[in-house]
Amino acid sequence: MTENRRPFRRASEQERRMSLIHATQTCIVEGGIRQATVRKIAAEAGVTAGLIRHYFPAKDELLCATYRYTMAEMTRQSVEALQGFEGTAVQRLHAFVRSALSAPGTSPRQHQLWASFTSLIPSVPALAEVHRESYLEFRAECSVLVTEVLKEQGRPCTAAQVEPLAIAVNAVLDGLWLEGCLATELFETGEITAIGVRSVDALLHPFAG
Amino acid sequence: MTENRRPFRRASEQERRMSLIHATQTCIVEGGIRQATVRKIAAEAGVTAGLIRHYFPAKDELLCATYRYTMAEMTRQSVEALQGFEGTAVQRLHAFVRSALSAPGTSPRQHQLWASFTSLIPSVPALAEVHRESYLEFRAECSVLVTEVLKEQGRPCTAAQVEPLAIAVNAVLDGLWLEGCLATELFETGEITAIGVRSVDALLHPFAG
DNA sequence: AAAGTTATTGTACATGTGTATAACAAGGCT
DNA sequence: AGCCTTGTTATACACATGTACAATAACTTT
Repeated sequence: MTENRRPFRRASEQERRMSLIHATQTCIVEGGIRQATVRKIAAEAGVTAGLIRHYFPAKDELLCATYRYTMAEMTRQSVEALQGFEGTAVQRLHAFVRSALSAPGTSPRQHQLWASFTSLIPSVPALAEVHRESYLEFRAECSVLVTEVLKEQGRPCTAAQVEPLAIAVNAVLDGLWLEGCLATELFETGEITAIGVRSVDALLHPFAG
Repeated sequence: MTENRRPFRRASEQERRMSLIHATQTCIVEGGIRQATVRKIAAEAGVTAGLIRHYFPAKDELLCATYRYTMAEMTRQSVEALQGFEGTAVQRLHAFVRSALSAPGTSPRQHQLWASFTSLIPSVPALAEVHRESYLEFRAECSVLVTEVLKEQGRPCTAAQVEPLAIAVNAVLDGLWLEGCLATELFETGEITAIGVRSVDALLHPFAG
């Protein structure tokens, strides 16, 4: 009886880990967290299930790594829009808002990933820390931009002034992000970003202080 | 060998179904969707696993019923605050905002339930319909309140005027709800609701039209 | 080219899960 | 009091899942 083993290619650690992370994302998006089993993830990545344990001591660590990667990608998208962007503080804020509310960060796919990881937090404590880091990182970015705008308007920039506004801006973006993800078909192209820009303008209008 | 069967009480259908729904909520909140197994749900409800199938043909139908119940409770909380509330349109909107952003609707518990069900949508299509109904119901309520405010301000109330504002109001509430749920410890009591009230005021200020 | 390293496969195992079903008893009916 | 209905228990089953590990082959080193 001839052994008929499946041929394979030895890949670098980074390449394999990224491949498994992407496969995990795909499985979660396509079938929900329920269908994201080690076997399906491995199949999606084009390897066998046993290999996962070679790179991740347990499945939960793969999930954690995928969560971290997913969040990092989202914040990166928003922040990158500011790199090398010249203009007034308000213009920079607008660019940030548009980027945060544009595809691919705002999509059913992204929301499915986000909700799935959130639903695991109670049973995988390590995910809670990843969440907290990501959240604070994004809000800090909002604070910076709000501060710039207040300065430009000649208004005081104490923490007491900035933080509530940063929280509100963050909230508008979270909420519009949510709506954009969940009800893509309900909005015309650009409608969400337009509402976002107008909303943060309203929130930061001197009247609203 | 003596049979030693556990004693039990025959309950009404409604009582049992509600008991199972509440048990499902508890299991999801305490252990995440992963731990919400038929056996743990049954134990939480004080019955044996087999009974679930007597009331729900399959586990997914119990999950669906629990999702519907959870969403209905949340919108009910916000709408009830308006029942018998007399005042200006702006005051009514404020009451709505405060209610929507107050406990128990805004809590880690509620968010955990919400995220968990969302994460199941790709593998349980029936949940998608429940989601859509709940979302549109809440946004319709926002539209009504926004229309009242615009009327009070003597502004036009066409759908083109109302809907973007309703979407934005909804978004602010969603976002603040999210933040309130996720980062309860970061905010002092009433801070979220205060930001919510100020934000919708800013959104509906004549300037923002 | 031969040897060594280890990434990868394939299989096995213990456990958990949803589901099915027969036996039983609690409460209602006559 | 005795019978009937059916809500409830208890057990079994087929299957999926995460994990463990020995065998193997792809690539590196010498």
